[in-house]
Amino acid sequence: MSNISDIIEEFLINTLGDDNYLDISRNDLANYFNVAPSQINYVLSTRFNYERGFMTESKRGGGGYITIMRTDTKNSTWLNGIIDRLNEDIDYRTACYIIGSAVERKVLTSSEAEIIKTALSPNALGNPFKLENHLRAQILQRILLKHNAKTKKKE
Amino acid sequence: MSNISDIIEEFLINTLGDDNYLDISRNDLANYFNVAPSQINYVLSTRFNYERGFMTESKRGGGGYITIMRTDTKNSTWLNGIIDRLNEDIDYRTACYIIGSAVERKVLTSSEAEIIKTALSPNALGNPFKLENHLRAQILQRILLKHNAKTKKKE
DNA sequence: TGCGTTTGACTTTCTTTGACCTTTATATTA
DNA sequence: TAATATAAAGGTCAAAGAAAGTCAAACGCA
Repeated sequence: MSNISDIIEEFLINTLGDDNYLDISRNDLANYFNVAPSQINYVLSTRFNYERGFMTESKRGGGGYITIMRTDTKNSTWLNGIIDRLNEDIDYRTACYIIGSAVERKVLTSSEAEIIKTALSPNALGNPFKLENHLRAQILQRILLKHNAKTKKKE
Repeated sequence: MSNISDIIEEFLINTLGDDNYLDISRNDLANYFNVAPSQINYVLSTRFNYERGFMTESKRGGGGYITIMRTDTKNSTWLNGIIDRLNEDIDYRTACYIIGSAVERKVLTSSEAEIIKTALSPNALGNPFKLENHLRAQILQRILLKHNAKTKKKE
């Protein structure tokens, strides 16, 4: 558990707080967490990307910096962007990021999000060359199982 | 008596205690019991499957883990029956019928049901011979589109 | 001998690191 | 002062590392 990327992500989210943007120094941050500077870029591109509702800008050279910004906070705009983006394929991790952001934006409830993540999980989709009916059964089975597990957890 | 799989099962059950889920590291566990890592998968698939009231999830890569969850469908004969039935393929109409019953029985809210129906619709699943990522994108796009349409109507 | 168990080789996914590149600011020099 | 060099950022990309997954062969006991 606890890979450093998740920790850095959490740190940045906390530092952001309710603000809409944040300036950081890549080197300082890398130094603070004792990682390669390019690890910061990894965190930014996987966690602070468009799908998750962020954008970044930067400047090189002396006194350089990176700015992390929340994108256009209007939900409908964001959603439309995401929907467009989905004309291309998407992996599970990114899908989860999108769904997570949708919950933060209150576009989805967390129980709806759980259902969707389940529907999209590698476990549910499995072998991509199965027939439609089979695939559907697999998905529904997975969803029902997980939903049950979830309600049990809440009790 | 006392093959290593049974011992690992017992260990996990004990560690679980009264909790409904448990995170473990496959490698650590395999190491602790001096077995091949894949033995853990064997234990999970034979002992912590849905017939026994469990399901699992996992993440690979640095900081990866396996989550074992209780599903405990035992107290719902109805749900259990459905889940068993889903070992066979199922067409869209039947799926909708099942989901409808689940709503009646208050296993699902109607908004959850809508999402699931969307995920399972012929439109979302489409051509069954596409690659997993493509299929997933299709499903999520459909879900988001529909969710969007619904909220728009409500506003 | 057959079925459940155990092992290991190979695969996939996600993270971390490092070597090399580009841009910008500042200091130096003709 | 204009041109040039140097240092100080940040960017990119591919390889290595760190998990977990799959599958089939070998094993072993009732």
